[in-house]
Amino acid sequence: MGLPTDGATPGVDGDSVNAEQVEEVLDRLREGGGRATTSRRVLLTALFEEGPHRTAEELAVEVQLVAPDVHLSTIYRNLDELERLGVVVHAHLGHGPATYHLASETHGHLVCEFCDAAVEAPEEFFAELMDAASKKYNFAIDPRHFAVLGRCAACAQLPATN
Amino acid sequence: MGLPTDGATPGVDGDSVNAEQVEEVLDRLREGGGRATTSRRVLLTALFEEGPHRTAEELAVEVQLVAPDVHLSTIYRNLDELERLGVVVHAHLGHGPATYHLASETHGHLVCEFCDAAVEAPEEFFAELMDAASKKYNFAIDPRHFAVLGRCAACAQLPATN
DNA sequence: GACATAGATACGAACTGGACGCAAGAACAC
DNA sequence: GTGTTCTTGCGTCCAGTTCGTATCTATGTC
Repeated sequence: MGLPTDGATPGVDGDSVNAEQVEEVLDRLREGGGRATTSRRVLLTALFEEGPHRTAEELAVEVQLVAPDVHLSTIYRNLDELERLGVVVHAHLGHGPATYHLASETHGHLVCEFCDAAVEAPEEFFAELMDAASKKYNFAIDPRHFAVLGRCAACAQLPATN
Repeated sequence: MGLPTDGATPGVDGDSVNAEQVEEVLDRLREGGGRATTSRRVLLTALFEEGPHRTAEELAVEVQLVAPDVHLSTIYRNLDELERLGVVVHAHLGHGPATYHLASETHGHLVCEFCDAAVEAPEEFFAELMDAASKKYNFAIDPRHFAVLGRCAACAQLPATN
């Protein structure tokens, strides 16, 4: 989904902006001695598209719509590489696989333990906690890497589980 | 560690208190149609001892010092059962396996992404965030289940990784 | 364009943490 | 002691991720 499957008109509207960003990252890779491969280009294109955070497996599916031979382990290795480059970050939204998104989208997550619904919260939302942790424990909180778990409004209505 | 290996004098000082608590939980199990088995008694004894949060594997090692035949999958099943009973809870302190501790110890965790050092923070520490999440997102945060990640004082000195 | 070469890839196997099915064993009520 | 039912040990399986390796390919140089 989200990838052009039919009627693809390359270079039209928003796509060209993404393409530019993709090439920019590929240039950065080259500067570091890396190479601009098809799998990396397609993966980056998928990442620069709008959409929810996706797992490595979901990204693999999107990539394979365009380049069917790209292996899941290649996705993992490329995500690693892009993370080392500071282009993407991964986040753990509760149990289950990690999700990946662009590093430019800095926010934390509130995830319901019962229905897995995820709410994005801006970093400012965590400012007070970050401040308190810094003062009290000399600890610098990064609210982006792991989600804060709890109960969403809908699941709060449900009876307690214990 | 922590389990009496030599010079064990059952019923002395703190141990007897733990033993009482262990039997109390076993009674609760029986009331629910469950059974008081050796593996459960030994596991509970380990859990009621002081010490850091332990993974299922670490608990298995402790249990096997006393009852060598207890299988890891039995540990998992018993921890599940005890969690259903509300006696223990598990928490995820970053990457890696879950850790288990008594449900009576209610606190959150600040865990360093770099050295895995864990700081326990009382639930009150998260009160403001919980309040804000409730008001802004109608979301009830449970700060105990997943740790809040970041950098401890020592690792804050280190150069950035990106 | 051909070539060399280091970096990247596909594939599969391995690994970790955990869940599950099942036959044998054990706790408990009678 | 007996029967019933719960629990266990063991093996197997699973998901998510990482690793080893032979092969391929992007890129700089000629």
